[in-house]
Amino acid sequence: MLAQEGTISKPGEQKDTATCEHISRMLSRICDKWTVLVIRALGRGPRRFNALRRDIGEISQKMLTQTLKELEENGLVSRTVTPVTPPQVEYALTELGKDFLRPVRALATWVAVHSDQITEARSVYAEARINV
Amino acid sequence: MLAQEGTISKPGEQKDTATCEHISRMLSRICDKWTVLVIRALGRGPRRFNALRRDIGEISQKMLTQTLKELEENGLVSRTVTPVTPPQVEYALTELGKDFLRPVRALATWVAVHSDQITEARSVYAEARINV
DNA sequence: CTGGATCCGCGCGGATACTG
DNA sequence: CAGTATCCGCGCGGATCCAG
Repeated sequence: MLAQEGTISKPGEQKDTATCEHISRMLSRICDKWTVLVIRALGRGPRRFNALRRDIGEISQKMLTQTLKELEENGLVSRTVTPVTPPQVEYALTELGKDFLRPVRALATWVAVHSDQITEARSVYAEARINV
Repeated sequence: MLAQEGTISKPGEQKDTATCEHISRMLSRICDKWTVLVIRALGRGPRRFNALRRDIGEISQKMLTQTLKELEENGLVSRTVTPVTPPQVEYALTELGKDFLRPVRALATWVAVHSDQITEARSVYAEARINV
């Protein structure tokens, strides 16, 4: 897929294109709504399943399970099971996950800082649509 | 929605919860696959529609149109129409968009740097699943 | 060239019920 | 408590056709 056999001008650029596609795939794998929210929630410390569920609030049990499994698969989250009754499962960020927390937080804080500008832009856009 | 009327312990925390939800909504609005890819593509300079389409490569016309419209609505992208035949429409990052480029790039570069670790974690995870 | 409109399949994501 | 399994609606997203 994504042949794009043309435009092989320089080896440097060609490599860039390849890595670009790789990055794109990784980005689309990681950058979805739930992933970011879960990473952020786990950034405040290790949590058990339902505690995590409450922290995020709007997430369903299914999506949380699924997202956690993906994150564990990608090596960003560790899953520790304590075999007692009732069973305890604690999720925590791995070293890789903690490292990933930085760009995620950067994104979150950016949104926090500029949310007003965005909402204003939205109202401006909505108002402009009337004058058409 | 998202009532959650309990747990109003301290006004500070209560405000944090409110802003947290606000941020979450913003994040889920901005952080999807296409948005990030388009922002990144526009980060390399203003582009016209099909040029942008080629740059991203894997995006369909529908999704590009849709994503661009959302980004314009959020004030991150400007749309300049030059009324000629054939019509030219140039998309560019606004100042807000350029600013947003920073955390997005941070995310992208992080993925680029750690993609190997992620792929390795995936293979480790896959291998561990066999030993069950 | 820059889209809008439409059809449609598939997967996201919620709800519910059940297991250990 | 921590999930798995199932059903199901709705929206994402591709494909195609058409307009300005």
